[in-house]
Amino acid sequence: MVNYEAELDAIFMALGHPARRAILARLGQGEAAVGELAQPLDMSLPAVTKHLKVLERAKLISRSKNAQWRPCRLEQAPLNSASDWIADQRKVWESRLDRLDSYLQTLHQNTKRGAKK
Amino acid sequence: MVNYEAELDAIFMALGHPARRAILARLGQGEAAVGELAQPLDMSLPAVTKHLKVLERAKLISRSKNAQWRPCRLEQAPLNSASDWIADQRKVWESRLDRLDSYLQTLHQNTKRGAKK
DNA sequence: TTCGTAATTAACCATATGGTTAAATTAAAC
DNA sequence: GTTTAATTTAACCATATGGTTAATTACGAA
Repeated sequence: MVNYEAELDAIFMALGHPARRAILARLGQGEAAVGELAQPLDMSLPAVTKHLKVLERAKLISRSKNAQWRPCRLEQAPLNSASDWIADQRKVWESRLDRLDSYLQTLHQNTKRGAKK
Repeated sequence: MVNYEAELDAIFMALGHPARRAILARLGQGEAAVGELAQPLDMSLPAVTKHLKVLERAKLISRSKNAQWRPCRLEQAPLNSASDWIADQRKVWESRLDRLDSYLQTLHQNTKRGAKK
């Protein structure tokens, strides 16, 4: 197992702002330039540029050049890391609940047994 | 569909710090008090208290009382919201990739057809 | 070469994060 | 009732976020 801590920090932090999730959702439909991403966002272009930098740092997007446009596109790997972390977390949590459940069932059996005696 | 934007902000933001993910991982094994959570964390107790507040705000944990201890326990719902968001995002992204793929295949077919002519 | 468009950088500001130490709280235990 | 242990609150600090407007860069078109 590798230590993805710092990557996960950047990824989850990047996902923690509605504008950035909106940008990712838009990019799910395909590449877009900054102006297009900015349009539904009720903030200035420089603000959008900053959000894009955060997404880029988390490697959630990558960028290219086309004349005076700098189109953005989605990168899927970091989202996979994020959901992997959550899935791992849930795995531990659920196996613990299973153990707790079987423990409670055992308890219950013993209670019934005890009651019969 | 409901607007969970603010909840997602708090959840993803909370997941964006290694100490908080470590706390959640520990709580996956079962309840723990603050001192126990703090032990592996190389920071002061007040710092841990602050992280716990962030996790509580995101409803990722809940707390109770037991004498002078305030045990924490994991709550699973917010992690579900988080992975649901990622899953939805991936769904859109992948269906787009599928459409792109079939488009490219069509292109390829037409190219072969064109070559035959 | 000048003009217009897309985007970024610079400079600034307010608030939030993430940490510290010292003091206060809370509740058991003696 | 004093002491001790667990935790929180208060006060402080440095840096990061998230936004603004104004200036600058990069590029195509006229």
